[in-house]
Amino acid sequence: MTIKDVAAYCGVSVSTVSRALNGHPDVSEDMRNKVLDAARALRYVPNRSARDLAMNQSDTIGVIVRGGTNPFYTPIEHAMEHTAELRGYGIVSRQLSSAGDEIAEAAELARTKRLKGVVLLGGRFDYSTDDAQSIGVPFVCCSYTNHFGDLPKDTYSSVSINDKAEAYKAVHALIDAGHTRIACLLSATDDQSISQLRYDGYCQALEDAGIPLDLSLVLKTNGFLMSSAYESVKEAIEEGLDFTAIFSIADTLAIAAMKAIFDTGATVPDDYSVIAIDGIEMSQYTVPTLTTLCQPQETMGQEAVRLLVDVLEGKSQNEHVRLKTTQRSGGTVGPARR
Amino acid sequence: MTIKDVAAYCGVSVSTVSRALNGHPDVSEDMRNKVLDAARALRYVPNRSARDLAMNQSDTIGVIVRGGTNPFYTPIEHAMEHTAELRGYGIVSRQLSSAGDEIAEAAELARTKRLKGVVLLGGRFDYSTDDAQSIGVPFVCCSYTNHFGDLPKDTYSSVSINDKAEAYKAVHALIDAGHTRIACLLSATDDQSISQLRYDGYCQALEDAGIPLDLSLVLKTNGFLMSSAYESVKEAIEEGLDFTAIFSIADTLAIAAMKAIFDTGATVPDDYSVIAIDGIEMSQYTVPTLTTLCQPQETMGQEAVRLLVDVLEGKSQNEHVRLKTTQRSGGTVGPARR
DNA sequence: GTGAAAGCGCTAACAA
DNA sequence: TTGTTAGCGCTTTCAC
Repeated sequence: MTIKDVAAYCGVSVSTVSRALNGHPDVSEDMRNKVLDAARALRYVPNRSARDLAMNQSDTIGVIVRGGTNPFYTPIEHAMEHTAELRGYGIVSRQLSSAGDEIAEAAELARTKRLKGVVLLGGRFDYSTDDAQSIGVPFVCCSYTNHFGDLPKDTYSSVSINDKAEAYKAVHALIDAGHTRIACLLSATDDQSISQLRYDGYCQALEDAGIPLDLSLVLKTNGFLMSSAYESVKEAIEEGLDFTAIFSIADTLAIAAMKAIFDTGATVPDDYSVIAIDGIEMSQYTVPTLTTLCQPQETMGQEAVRLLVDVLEGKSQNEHVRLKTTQRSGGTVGPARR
Repeated sequence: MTIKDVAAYCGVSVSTVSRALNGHPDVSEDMRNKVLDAARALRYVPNRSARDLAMNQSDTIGVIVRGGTNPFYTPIEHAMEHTAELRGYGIVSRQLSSAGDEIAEAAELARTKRLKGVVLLGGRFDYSTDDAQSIGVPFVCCSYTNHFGDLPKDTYSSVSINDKAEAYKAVHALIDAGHTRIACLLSATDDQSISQLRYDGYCQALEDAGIPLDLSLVLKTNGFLMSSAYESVKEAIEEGLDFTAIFSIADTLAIAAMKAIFDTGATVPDDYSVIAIDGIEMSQYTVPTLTTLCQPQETMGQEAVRLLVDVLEGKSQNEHVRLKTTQRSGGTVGPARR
């Protein structure tokens, strides 16, 4: 069942069928309907490979997810898939561990699959101009933007929250509740990822409040592993680390932290307050409900592909969209007791 | 940068290059190395579209996920992606709501993307021979198998647990702890999905223990929504429904149920015991840790694509793999107090 | 408004 | 062992 069959069936040439099917203006209405009907009747489905080959393109955009196990990304990915579909694009995604090299992966994928564009989900912040060039197609950074690299703003798009500012807000909520011994749960302070940025916000909030930074309160986890966050927090408590609140850079880590707290016999928020950033569905169901700054996940996914597709279709230039979080008032933040 | 360029660069014909690149035996060692070096030097990347068109295939397998928001599927999808990559196949996935028609979607996807095979993740159980035919390519059912349809066993593969038996086991654990008023939290009792199967196991366990089935204890949720499970359980408790334990057909619903229990002022497991099936990472971090029967998620994903690829490559016939769960002894099951 | 024909990059007979 | 050549199914000039 090829375009030839449809042509033969209608008694016309393949070029006419092609034109009719692709909505070209130079076909008579009669002919167009005839062809459309025939295609439907014959259950004709165009061959993408042939089409792509002839047009030397692919209408496929790639999504590189760094740290793919994080449930935070799932709704974003769904939104991307959906939006791409609406816009007539296909998606091929690739999951990387949080140690992977998303640039290399993107470049490789873009080349082998002849992608028109790429969205990088949850990457680092230190891309160089060379990195951007190596990808070879337009790209958008989703859930982060270039902070430490030398990338000119007009060479890529991005959609993200203001990580540092939001972290600042979260930590400030703790300070407002009277906490001064505030631990920070993160993956690293210098990995050029959101972890570093949110850590910066944490430091800034402390500084502005006149609270000296105590590095012993910076709890590092191995990657973004919940198990590691659990161990880290449990150990801190058992060793008698003096703190009354935790700012976690991610909901997942916060959930693990809460578990660790309860397992040591302490409670939330009486003994320890907890606040985080992300707003995944699961964290609504912790006991008490996690207080967190919710990122608009669906919007993020939608915007990311909208931005990309608009650039691809020449409808607009590269843009940088900053989204706001909304605070979920859970029950994990209470007054400082000690 | 096409195969022609490589050929010209080496001073040979394109067919020689093609053969060398694709590992055909009828090329001299010297020539092969020469071509390989050239390809690397020129950073040549084959054009998939052209290749697929010429070979009339695609080396792509599709994954249709029904109820894609369920975190239970995430590790399975990752495992599939990884295994497919190792075997030299690409993956294109599509998420469906739990109300979607996975057969229609699979058929459509298989045709438009010229897929070699499809894996259906989390579907129904009532496929007819016509359904199977409409997909048009080999397929494997992952996380379920055909129970109610008329599909001959040798027309498809599957990898799943024995849903009814595992549900039986879970409910039995509750009965062993002395519970007789056991609620069942599910999405539907007759939707031809795992929900129905696990419900059957629930009924069987009660029957074998001489406990009469009480339909008021069957708590239905809207789809697989956690919010719905939460409401359902909360309402049940507030209305004074008499039960001491819950068997949930999924971890996600169980987590929501626990939240509902705590929100009414009751506790787990003192007032209500909870047991589920799935074993997602998150349910390790509830307080107390959810007692559940863990499905081997990675293995499931691996096996699903292994089965499919083996069939595609003629290495084996369709197979039906039954996996076992391992019980995670959490802290949500206690003795019946009332 | 429609058709003929070239060609996208690659594979696979068939020759040599 | 290597080269020649004919497509794969589609889009797109260029004539008509």
